[in-house]
Amino acid sequence: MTQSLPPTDRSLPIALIRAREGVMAPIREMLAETGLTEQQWRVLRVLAEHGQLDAKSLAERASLLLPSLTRIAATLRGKGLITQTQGDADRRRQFIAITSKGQRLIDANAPQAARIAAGFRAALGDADFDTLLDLLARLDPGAP
Amino acid sequence: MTQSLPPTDRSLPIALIRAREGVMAPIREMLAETGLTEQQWRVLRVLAEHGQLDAKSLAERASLLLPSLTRIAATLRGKGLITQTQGDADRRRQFIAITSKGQRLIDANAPQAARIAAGFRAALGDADFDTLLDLLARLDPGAP
DNA sequence: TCGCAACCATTAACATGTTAAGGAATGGCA
DNA sequence: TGCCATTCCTTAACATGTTAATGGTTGCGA
Repeated sequence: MTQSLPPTDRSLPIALIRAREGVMAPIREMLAETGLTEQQWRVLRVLAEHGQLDAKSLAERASLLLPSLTRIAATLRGKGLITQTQGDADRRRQFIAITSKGQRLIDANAPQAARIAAGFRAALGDADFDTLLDLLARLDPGAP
Repeated sequence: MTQSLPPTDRSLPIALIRAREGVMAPIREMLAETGLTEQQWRVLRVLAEHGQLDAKSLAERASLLLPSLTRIAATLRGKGLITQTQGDADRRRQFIAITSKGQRLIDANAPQAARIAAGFRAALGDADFDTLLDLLARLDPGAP
């Protein structure tokens, strides 16, 4: 089977980068007014959705590596948006929870975030949007 | 129209991140042996494909921001894989070209890179793979 | 219980992403 | 010609991505 390198234009990694760029642009625009980065917002959203989590679980659900989460948590703690407490039974664990201030920030921006998300779904159409999520999931090694 | 925030599991940005993670894993594994990062490899590939380019065009084709490219070019120059010359007619421009050493590095790794790319196409199937590239392109603001 | 492997989180070091500011060069226009 | 907005690239500053090493803790088997 002959195998030649595909042209960079049809490369899957580059297509993923560019799609992400397009998707993130309006989201970053929204977040700029809150002073949060995209990753900080993701951490808060996961905490709002799941309640208190240990660092490892939180990192997995937010698709972050632990070293990144360590730094992000320090920042969010400084902003008073999360709390962090050492585990009682297992003192290796760090439990992280959203504060009421953090929750208010989520609540205040959820409507616009939802509008943006709905906008992408509408742009592709329901069927194509779901197809896209399915295909992307098949590339995710953590989801098989 | 009511709009609630989708659960993080069904979020398009997170799906894109995770897919990218899955796609990049084998590529990074290959690149680790060459001492190149994924972005450095992308720059070399674009140069091999298009020949000498000015910095702006190169950044666009490699999906990099100019500040990133400036740093990457400095690194690649240090490794002797590219050359950089100031424009003659327009001295604002910096023209970047791949060296023979850089070309040899591309040639040496192209077969394995092609195998990896073919592997993803085979994993999804030709039809779904092309569908995916089309859907991703529709999210890219720079393409239509 | 002693010793050690495994685990959780952090720190470190380097590279890139992102935004803003700076510096050099060009082109157009009064 | 002289001014000035624009363009191209670089630098700066901060945040994250990535890999490796470190520091505490825990669990378990000899």
